[in-house]
Amino acid sequence: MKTPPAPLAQPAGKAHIVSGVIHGLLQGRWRGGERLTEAAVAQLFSVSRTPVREALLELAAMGMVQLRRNCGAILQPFGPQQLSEIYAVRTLLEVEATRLAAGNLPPAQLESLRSAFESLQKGNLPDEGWRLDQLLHTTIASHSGNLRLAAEISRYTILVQTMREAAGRVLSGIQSTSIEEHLEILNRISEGDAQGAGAAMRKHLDQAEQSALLAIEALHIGGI
Amino acid sequence: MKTPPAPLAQPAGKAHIVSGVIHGLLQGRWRGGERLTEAAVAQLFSVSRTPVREALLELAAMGMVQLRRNCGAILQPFGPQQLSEIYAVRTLLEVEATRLAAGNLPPAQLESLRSAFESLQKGNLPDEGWRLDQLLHTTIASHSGNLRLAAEISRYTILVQTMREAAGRVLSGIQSTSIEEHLEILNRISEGDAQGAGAAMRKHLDQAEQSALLAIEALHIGGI
DNA sequence: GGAATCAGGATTGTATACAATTTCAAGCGC
DNA sequence: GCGCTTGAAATTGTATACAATCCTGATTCC
Repeated sequence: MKTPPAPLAQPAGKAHIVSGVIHGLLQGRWRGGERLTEAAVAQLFSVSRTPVREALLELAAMGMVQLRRNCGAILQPFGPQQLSEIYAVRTLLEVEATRLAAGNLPPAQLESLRSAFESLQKGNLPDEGWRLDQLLHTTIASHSGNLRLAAEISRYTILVQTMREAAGRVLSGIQSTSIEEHLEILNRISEGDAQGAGAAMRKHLDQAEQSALLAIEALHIGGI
Repeated sequence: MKTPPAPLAQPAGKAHIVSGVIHGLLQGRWRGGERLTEAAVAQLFSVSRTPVREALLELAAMGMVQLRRNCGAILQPFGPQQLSEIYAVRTLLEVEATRLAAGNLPPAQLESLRSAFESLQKGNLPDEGWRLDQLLHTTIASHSGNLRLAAEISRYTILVQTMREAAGRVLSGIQSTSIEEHLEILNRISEGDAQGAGAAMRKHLDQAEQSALLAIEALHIGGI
């Protein structure tokens, strides 16, 4: 019997819990400082404590909860301040990766990305926006020459992606200005202009932060 | 059928498994690409699979192993290249934190740190070196105004500290030049010279990387 | 002969039971 | 009244059993 690969198919236990807890945090279901007991989370998601423990470890690695020995998980606050901190670190990592990757991307891959974004700009396949955005960031990171830096960036990509999913439709559409920002990054990279590419990436992430800020504020207002 | 390896006599606990695996990696007991089965690690440390799984998750968060669904843990290579990447990311984070913290440290705390390092310089309590080093980095990070940045730096501090413990005495003594580097950082911070403080931190971490590089090379030679 | 198929073993994922530890409030002595 | 002790409830840490999934190697069909 042949089973399909199914790498990112369904939220397999742990991942489902992780995104569920983040969902609750974003919607204001829980507040920072609250203590999550394993049993309560297990009951909430109808699973045993074992996958809950692993999900809490992952959430701790994401910085969403703080784990204390024999005391359980304390939810960290999440609001504009935390979003700002997330983007500050993400920007630090990605700008550096962009500088390192400038002039390092295979021309074919560069051209493929550029034409994809230009196609998006013409209104084709608008739902592909986030996937393309993620592809661009991943491609740049993986050509920085520093695998660990790429891994750290991946952690933040996953974090932002999880927040995006948890926030639902509020963050759904990619902005047209964002497409231009992406093209700007690609152009600077193809020119081998490290500083320019880094600056373009910083500008892009600053814009993304503003969008995310509006989104979580809308969520909080809607949740009350 | 090979005989099972003798259990390592260590107190039970997740942390010991983590440092034990890193120890094995540093000493060349395992090689990158090798697959660690939970059962084997459990037997090696004389514990059940439950704490082993959590240790592997922590090692994955550290970037020392790669976890694949239903496939187990694949050890990542560890050598000069990986050390260089670790220090590149650590430097990126800490230099930024130092810039942000410059002029932000309470004078009392600054003076306390400075006098501690000056005391160290005179030969007092040489064993306190690493603890003081860690304290300086933690203090700077916690005054950067970005708690998430501080948390990321803490992850790297723990990683380096774990490597240090795993490497044993090779890395035991703090260098006298390192004390001067620390004082330089403190001076620039007290002057509120963000760029200078960041540059001093970068210089310090570059030196630390060189020391660590020599240490793991010595370990590998000794292990063969 | 080569590739797809398919058991059987090996390994991870989850559930549950129990041990160790912490928390918290009531009881006690001062 | 205040602080310390203490014991029970609550919670986390660990061990074990079982289910689900994956890997391996021999088999079969073309």
